[in-house]
Amino acid sequence: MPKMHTEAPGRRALLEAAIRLAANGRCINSLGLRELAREAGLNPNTFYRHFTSMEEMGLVMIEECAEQMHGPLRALRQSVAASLPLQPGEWGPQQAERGRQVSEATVKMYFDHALANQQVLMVGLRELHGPSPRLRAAVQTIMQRQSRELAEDMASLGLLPKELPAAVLLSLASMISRNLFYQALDLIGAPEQYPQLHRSAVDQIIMLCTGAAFLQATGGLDAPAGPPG
Amino acid sequence: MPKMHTEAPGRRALLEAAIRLAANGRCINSLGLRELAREAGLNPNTFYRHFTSMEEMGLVMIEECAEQMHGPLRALRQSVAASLPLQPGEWGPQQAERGRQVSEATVKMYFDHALANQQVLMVGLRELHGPSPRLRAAVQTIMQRQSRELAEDMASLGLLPKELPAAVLLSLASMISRNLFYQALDLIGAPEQYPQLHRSAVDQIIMLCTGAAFLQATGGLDAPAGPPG
DNA sequence: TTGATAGGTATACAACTGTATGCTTTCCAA
DNA sequence: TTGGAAAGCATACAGTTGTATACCTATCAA
Repeated sequence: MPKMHTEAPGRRALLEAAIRLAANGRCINSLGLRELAREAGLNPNTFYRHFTSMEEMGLVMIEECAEQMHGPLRALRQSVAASLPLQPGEWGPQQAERGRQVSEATVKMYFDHALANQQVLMVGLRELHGPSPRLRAAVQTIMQRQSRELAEDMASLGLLPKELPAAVLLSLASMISRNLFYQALDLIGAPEQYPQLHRSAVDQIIMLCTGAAFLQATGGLDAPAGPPG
Repeated sequence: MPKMHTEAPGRRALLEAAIRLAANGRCINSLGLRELAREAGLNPNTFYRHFTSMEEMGLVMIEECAEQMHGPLRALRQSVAASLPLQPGEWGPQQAERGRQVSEATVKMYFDHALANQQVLMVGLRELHGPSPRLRAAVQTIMQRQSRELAEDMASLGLLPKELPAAVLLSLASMISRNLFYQALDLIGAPEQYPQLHRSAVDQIIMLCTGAAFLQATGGLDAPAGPPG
């Protein structure tokens, strides 16, 4: 039974050591118990006092990482929305222009946040495609939540015609969210390409939204699509 | 010096054992020498007769996997093109309808090929985000080549207005290629969702292309974007 | 025919791994 | 005040790992 009054320092040390190691290209399951303890400056057996397996520790770690990314990102998005208030009226060219501004601000925010939290992103990536089904599922759940919230924000920000079906909106948000993630990883790998990557990501969003709006208006979307993942 | 007359059976056995292990969620560097030899039914030291390190073997493996994916995919795309011949004239609604058909056939082809070559895909994914910079670079190079060829095919198939700048075309192809890859991986993880994933991928392509064409026509693309990665 | 070389094996060893047991210290509740 | 749990450490052990050395056997060129 954990005491829950104060957190054990060893536990923190282990989690931080794990992030440090995992960010350098290792996936969590491949970490050695002793290696981890060494990095944390602890006795190997101390690990067992707090976790029963690497996978369990991975779940805790992913949960913490998600918490660390989630709050700030959504708050920043709200502030972007506040600085570019919604104009009433039909969806049209001026809304599209505002959409571009929102996209640029959002992508910049996302990229900057990614650069400031590289380790967390890398851990997520590794486990998203890693060997452990449980950890994969955990990361997938987090990314789905982020897609859903992006969809909500896109709707409340009026970035798309209101007639667009909810399913198509979620599908769009999923694609955008996923691509933002991977392009942020490209950015971490080559920070000097920030301008190109930023423009590329914005263009991608613009094209997707424009295409969706156009097809919606012309009836080119024959049926709502499900989210990709 | 390799003799080059016939390939050593041990070498093949090792490469195939490596694929078998790597496809089950392991990345190549995490493979143990002895583990690999055991899987291949060989003496551990035999490994050294053919490779000097795991990374070197990984490079060979990736090269072979690329060869295995590359040829068939492009050939299939050509056959799709042949079955839906290009109509002369301006880009317009009927070209867009043909675009949808080409997209549907291409995505189906890609997905089917992915399902038939799951192990190869998984290995590529693993190493694309794996710990070894050399292996990552190798996979990235392969994916860039595929993006380039997709761009060429999209151009020669007349799927987009001819006025679209080459850089935007390549950027589009990169996004499509990357997303096809990841959605194919979703498919491998959940084959029963084939229909939804197929439709989602097609819609994505359609939206991107429609958006690009619309923005091109209305001058909404302020400058050509570079490829994402 | 001979001898070098490629492909594969057996044995050995030091280093490391995960885990088990038992010890100490700290802290809080009874 | 005292007892027990939480947190940490030291030691120990069997199993595994990568690598070194040496040995065997085909194959093919000279």
